[in-house]
Amino acid sequence: MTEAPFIAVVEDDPEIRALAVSLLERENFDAAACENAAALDDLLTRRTPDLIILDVMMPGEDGLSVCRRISAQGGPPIMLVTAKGDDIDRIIGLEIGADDYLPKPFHPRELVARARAILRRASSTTASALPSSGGHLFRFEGWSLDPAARGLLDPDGLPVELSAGEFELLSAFVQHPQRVLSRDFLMDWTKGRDATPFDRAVDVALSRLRRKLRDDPQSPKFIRTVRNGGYLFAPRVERA
Amino acid sequence: MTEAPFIAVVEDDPEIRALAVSLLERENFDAAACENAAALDDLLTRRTPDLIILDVMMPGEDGLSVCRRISAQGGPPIMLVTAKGDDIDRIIGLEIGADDYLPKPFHPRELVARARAILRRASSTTASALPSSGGHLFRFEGWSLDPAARGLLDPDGLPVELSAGEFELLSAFVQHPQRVLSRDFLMDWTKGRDATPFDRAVDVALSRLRRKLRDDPQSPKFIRTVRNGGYLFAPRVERA
DNA sequence: CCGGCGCCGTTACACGCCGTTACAAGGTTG
DNA sequence: CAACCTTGTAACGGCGTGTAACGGCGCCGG
Repeated sequence: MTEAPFIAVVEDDPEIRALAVSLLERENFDAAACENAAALDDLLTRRTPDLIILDVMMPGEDGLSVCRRISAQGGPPIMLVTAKGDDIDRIIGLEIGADDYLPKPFHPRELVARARAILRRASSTTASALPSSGGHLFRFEGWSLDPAARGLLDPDGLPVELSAGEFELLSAFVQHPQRVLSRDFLMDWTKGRDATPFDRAVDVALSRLRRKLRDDPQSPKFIRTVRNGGYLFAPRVERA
Repeated sequence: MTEAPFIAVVEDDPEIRALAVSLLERENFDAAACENAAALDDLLTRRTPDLIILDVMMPGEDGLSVCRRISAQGGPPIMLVTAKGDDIDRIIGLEIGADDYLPKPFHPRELVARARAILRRASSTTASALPSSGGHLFRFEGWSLDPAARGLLDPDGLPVELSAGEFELLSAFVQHPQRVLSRDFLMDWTKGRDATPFDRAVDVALSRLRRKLRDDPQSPKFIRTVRNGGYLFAPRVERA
C-alpha cells in the first residue's frame, strides 16, 4: 500500500463513531470522525476522502440527503449505515448513489471488509476477470479463499465446502496472517460475542477447520497452536 | 422496444414526486412530474400519457375528483396513491374509474410493478408496450435475467419459467450480489411485508428457486446459505 | 357460476451445523 | 512423578435449514 486511504466517518452516536474510527485505524486506514453533516462539509473543504461512511439517521441533515447531494456532483464513494430492518431506506439508498450499505448493528469485520471492497473497486480501473468474484482473493499455499463469494478452492481448484463458522474463522486468519490471534479475538470475529468461561467453541471450530484444510495438528502447515496465547496462521498470504 | 410508455406522476410532495419519477425512469419509462391537478391538465393538452399516477390527497383539486373527471371521458388508466389503510378511499377510488390503488408509503418496487401490470393489461400487445431490457439485463454464469420481460434464460438460451415470487427473489439477488441478504430483507423485497415468527416462506421459495436454477444446496454454485444470517448470491453479475 | 390449475404459505419431518460436554494426550510445575 | 494445566477431538443434542406434501386462494376458460 502506497499511502493509507482516507476515510470520513459521519455518525452522530459518539460511541459508534469512535468504534468505527478505531477499527479502521487498527487496519491502517486514515480515518476522520464527523458528528454530523455540517462537520463533513467542513472537512470536505480541506480534504477529499477516498470513502465516506455515512449514518442515515442523524439529527440535522440526514444521511440520505447528504448522499444524494454528494453523489450528484460525482463525489467520493459512499457507504450508508442504516438501522436494522429499515429496508426501504436501504433500497432507496442505493438508488440515490450510495456504493454500499451496512445494516446496524454491524460486525466490526464487515465494516472493514466492505470499506476495503469499495476502495478496491474505486481505485482499480482494470476489469479483472477472476472466476466467480468481483475481485479479491486470498491465496496461500495453493489454496484460495474468495471472501465475496464465501468459497474456498483447494490447490487442485476443487471447491471445499465451508460452514459459516469455518469460513469466518479462516477469514480472520488470512486477513491477519503470521500473528497470534487469541481465542477472545477469534470469538469476537466469528460470532461477535465474548467467550464464556471454559468456552471451547473456538477450539472445536478450529479443529474442524483444520480437518478441511487437511492440516495435521501435530505438525501444522497452516494453523499453529500457541500455547496460552491462541493460534497463528503460518503461510504467507497473497491478496490477488 | 417500440417506444417508452409515457407516465404522468401527479403528487404534491416534491420528494416523493422526484422519487417516483426517478424510479420509473430507471426502468426505462418516460415519466413527467406534475405538482397538482392544474399541471396535469396543462400536460394533457400537449400529450396523452399511457398511465397517470395520481396522489389522492393534494391541495387544490384532489385526486379523486381528477380521477372521476378523467375516467368519465375515457382517458388513460389511472393508479391512485393514497395514505395508508384508507379503505373507503380505495373502494371509492376503484368505483370512480381508477385501475389500481397503491397505499402510501409504498415500496419503490411496488410502484413500478403495478405500473407495469396496468400497462400490460391496458395494451393488447403485451410485451411490446413495456420498455424492453435495453439497458437492463443481468447476466451470471451464462444465465440471463431480463427484469423488464420478467424472463430467465439458461446458459443454452432456453427460457425457464419463473413464478412471480421466484422472479422477485432472483431479482433481489442479482441486484445485490455477493452480499448476505437476511430473510427479513428478502421477505420485504419480495412481498413488501414483515416476516411473522417462524415464517418459512422465504426458505421454501428459495428452495423452489434453487431447483429451477439447478443449484445443489449441498455445494451451491449460485445461492449459498449463511447460517443465522440469510442467503448470498455468489456469482459475479454483469449488467448488460 | 363452476371447475381446473398453478402459485405459494403452512406444516411436518429429515438432516447437518455447531456449542457443549467429556475424555485423552500431552505439557508444565513443584 | 504427581497434580494440574492446556489443547485435540469424539460424541451428543438443540436448533436452523431443506424440502415434500397439503391445501387455500385467485385466475381463467367454459
